[in-house]
Amino acid sequence: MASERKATADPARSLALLWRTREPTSRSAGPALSVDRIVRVAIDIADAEGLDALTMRRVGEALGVGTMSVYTYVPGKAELVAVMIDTAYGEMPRPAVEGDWRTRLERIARDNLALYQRHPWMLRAETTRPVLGPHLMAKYDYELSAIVDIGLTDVEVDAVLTLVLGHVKSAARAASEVVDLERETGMTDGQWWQSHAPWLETFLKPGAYPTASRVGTAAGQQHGAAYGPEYAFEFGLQRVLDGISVVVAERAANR
Amino acid sequence: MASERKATADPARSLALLWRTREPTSRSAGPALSVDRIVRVAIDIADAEGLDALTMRRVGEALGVGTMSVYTYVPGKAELVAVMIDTAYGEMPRPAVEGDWRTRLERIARDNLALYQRHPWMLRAETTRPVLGPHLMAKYDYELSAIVDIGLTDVEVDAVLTLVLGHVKSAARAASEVVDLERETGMTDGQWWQSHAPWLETFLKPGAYPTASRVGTAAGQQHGAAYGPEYAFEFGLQRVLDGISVVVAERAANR
DNA sequence: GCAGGTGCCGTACGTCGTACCGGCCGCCGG
DNA sequence: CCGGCGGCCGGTACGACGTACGGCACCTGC
Repeated sequence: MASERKATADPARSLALLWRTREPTSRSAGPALSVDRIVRVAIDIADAEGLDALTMRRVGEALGVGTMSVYTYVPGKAELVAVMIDTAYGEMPRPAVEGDWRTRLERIARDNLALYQRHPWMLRAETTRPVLGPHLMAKYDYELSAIVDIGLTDVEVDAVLTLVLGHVKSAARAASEVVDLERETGMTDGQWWQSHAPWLETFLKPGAYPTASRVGTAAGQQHGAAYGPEYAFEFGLQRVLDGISVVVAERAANR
Repeated sequence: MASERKATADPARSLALLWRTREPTSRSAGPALSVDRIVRVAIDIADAEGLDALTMRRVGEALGVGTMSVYTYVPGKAELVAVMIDTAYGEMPRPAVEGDWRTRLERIARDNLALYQRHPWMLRAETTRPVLGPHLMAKYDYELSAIVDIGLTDVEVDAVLTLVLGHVKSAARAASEVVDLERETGMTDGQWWQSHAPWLETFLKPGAYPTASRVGTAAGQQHGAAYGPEYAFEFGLQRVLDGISVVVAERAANR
């Protein structure tokens, strides 16, 4: 496989897939498969067992179908993942916006965090170029709408959203790492640390890195391991929102 | 390969590798290989051609050595990448801190951005648990030291650093995507967009997603494609620093 | 001079994505 | 009513990948 991406030759093919341009076959008892069925199954696998468990053979198997049959509907794995991502965006809530901008933006951040918690594989899959599917468009539009009127330029509004979503993704990634480390090693975060700590001390010259040691253990103590990422998310989110407030207030004053 | 990570059984082995616990062989003309030579070559490959091009066969070849010889020094690919990461941290500058905390923190952010620009593969490799090597420790200690005295608790100081580094990584990732999209498709970001845009318009109902369209094109126009990520980095960094200022000022006032 | 160990590596296995091609079956034009 | 055709399905096979295993060559310490 090497990369998740290849020449990807044909934008038309990929986009058509994302936007489901395909007349349903006129066949009486339609085909056994469909892009939607494939995507649904693939998302289930990735949710339950991670991106690494998502192989084309596995998808075929889960559908009770030969591996290669999947390729009738999907040009390749990269494209499948792209559709999975867009589909996941599609299931996000988009309630009518309410409250002040900060409340709205905070809400958006939490919704995105929840998305990543439900579908942790997105954190590993999204490394590549955004997907440009219909649901991403809808999401982007929805989220922008919540903050277009805060008195910043369009470009700044875009940057604000990028900043917040970037923070969410970072925090989600950190949290996700803890989770799948636990799954893969069978140890909790705390146990993992305890098994590594003695070895570390062997190598560390005593008294080296005093600041790191003090702060590190302080951080470790405070939030009992699993709570760490959550704290980082909350703290960071408030800082980011504070920072945005500063510009927003500046602009309001200069008007 | 499936995952970059496996059971990883033995923490001792991995840590010993990171910290280079190994007496140099007494052999007259020392062995042809060494962990350092391997790591250096591997970093060169990853820098030049990306993580996907980094295969064990390729590393052996670049060293003029059989594939399996590499395994004499390194337990597996995951561990090799871990050492590569720690090594990269080791080459970061750590000048004496100067200026106020904001200046120092900004400096740290820019140094980290530069690191990721020099070694974009780190953005894809670091998905996994932090590496706990000596250079990461030194880096963590150095960066913390620059901000321990800003009047926040240890836990908050840690969260501040996490926030800033998280932003840097997000921005670097966005920038890196643009770069390697260009390498892989041979098109600039602008060209790519132009080749996809007409197809997109085919699918989009005219008038749908007005906000997204307006803001999206505004953002696209303003910064000529390649400049987009850079703007996002700068804007976000200032917002983050502003946000941190707010708490710092609060604490200073309450003292 | 010899035994043991260290560094090296050829071969082979299991996994992956997927190209290719051949068989199947329901529909439609004659 | 029937013959062919087009969409669907999937078996086989290829070329990557990481790496387990076992053997070979040479140096070193006795």
